[in-house]
Amino acid sequence: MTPPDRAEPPDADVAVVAGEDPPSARVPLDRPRIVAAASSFIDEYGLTGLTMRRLGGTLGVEAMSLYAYVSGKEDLLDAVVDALVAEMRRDDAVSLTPSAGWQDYLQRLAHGVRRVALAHPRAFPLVASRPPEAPWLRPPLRSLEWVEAFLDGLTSEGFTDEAAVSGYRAFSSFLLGHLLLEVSTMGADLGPLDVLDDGVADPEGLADYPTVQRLRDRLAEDRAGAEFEEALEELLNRMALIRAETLPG
Amino acid sequence: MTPPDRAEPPDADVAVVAGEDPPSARVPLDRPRIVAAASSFIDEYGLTGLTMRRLGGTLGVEAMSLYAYVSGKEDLLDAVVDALVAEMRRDDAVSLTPSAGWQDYLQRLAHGVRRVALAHPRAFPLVASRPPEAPWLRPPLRSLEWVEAFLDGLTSEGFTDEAAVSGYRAFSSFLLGHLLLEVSTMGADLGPLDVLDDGVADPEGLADYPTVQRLRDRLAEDRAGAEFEEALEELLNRMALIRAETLPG
DNA sequence: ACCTGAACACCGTTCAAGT
DNA sequence: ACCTGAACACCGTTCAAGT
Repeated sequence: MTPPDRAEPPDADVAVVAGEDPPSARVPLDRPRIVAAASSFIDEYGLTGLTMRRLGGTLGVEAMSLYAYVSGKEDLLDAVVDALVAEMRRDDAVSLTPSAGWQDYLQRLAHGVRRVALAHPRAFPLVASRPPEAPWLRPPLRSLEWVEAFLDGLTSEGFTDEAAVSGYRAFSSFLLGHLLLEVSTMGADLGPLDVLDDGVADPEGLADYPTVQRLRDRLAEDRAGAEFEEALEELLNRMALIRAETLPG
Repeated sequence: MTPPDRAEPPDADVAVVAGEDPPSARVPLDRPRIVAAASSFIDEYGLTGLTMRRLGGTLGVEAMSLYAYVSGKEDLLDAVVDALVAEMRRDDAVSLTPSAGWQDYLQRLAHGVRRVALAHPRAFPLVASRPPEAPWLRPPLRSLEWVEAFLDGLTSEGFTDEAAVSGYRAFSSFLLGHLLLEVSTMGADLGPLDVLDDGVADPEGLADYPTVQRLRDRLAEDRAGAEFEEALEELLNRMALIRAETLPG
């Protein structure tokens, strides 16, 4: 009774051969390769399936070998998060500094984060849930690079310090709320175990909930893209107001 | 080198005696008691510490006994989430139906959810991360009761079906974003393991990030309450506009 | 009727030993 | 220099057996 649309993680001792490796040359492990493998593993089988032993198998190596490059599973997951956050820097549409005004800057940034989230729906919750290293690093833009870029970008565009900081907070919770919800509707899991009766089934249980029943179809509609757009627009408008009200000197 | 402010979970075989139980009368287990124990366990030691064996210990019972009342750890965690969601119904300030207008209704509801989140910072992420049972059940108001109440409440207050549904979505992502962020700054963990160097330390690493350094104090300020209030106000204003624009009849 | 012992197939992690 | 075998202390879960 395996859920039909849910791939099973490979056994630990079966090396999942990456398309291009020369069968004899034994490339030594390194940290980036391990982190990348972990990331793909999560994308494919979910966080719950990730095991040091299985990850080793994926790389043609015993689990114990990983500990030479990663201090533990903790460290590995943190590295996966960092890799996700860094992935946005390789997005051509996203830049560290505003080039066509702050609204354009935040638009691109928001969409960049959304693209990463949608590309890794099963890993994205990690970005949200791992405790941040400092109180000024809020998910999902939880790297010093991004916070610096964000604050510097906004202040250089006429925001007061205070407005920039409150903008960072509002932007963070906007992204977190929308993307976590979107990704969780995609069936992402973060829970310790992994169960999902994909049947959407309408088990007559709705009889007691007439309004839900009546609005069922509307509720099930996928409006994620449009909602994201609208809420982002809203947020930018609000920030524009604050900026105008507090324009320095 | 145990983190100083982090209590260690009790050993599995040590019964943590609840203050009031008669030492001889052996009360039989039941599901609600197990769920409540799991909930307190998470509050006290974090999700990571929760183990069937340790939870058994907490109840003076072997782990295996739990399986008579709970089909597995999955089921147990789902029950904990349901209990959290249900906890709001016992909040006197929160009601299922609007009694003083929809704005008052949503204000009370929002603050009720926030109170639950702040009362259980280490459990709240569970509410966000467990896959919802149906696409129309979005965290954190992920019960049929609440969705029905919400939609019914709004439509009875002059919202069109469409406006009520989009209100439900906006309200959900507002709550999720704000509360998850607030709770995660409190040091909640959801990750598979539990590490937190509580030292906020400023390891000179900030040298490369002058703006972050300059705004450090401002960034570290706790503005969660005020931000929540402001963003909620904003959301209600937006909803009021939509409602006015689409007033039926 | 309710709980447990013993067992199974897993975990993460350490460390001395192999090549 | 890089990887592994064997081991340790844990997991979740099953089921026949105890009281």
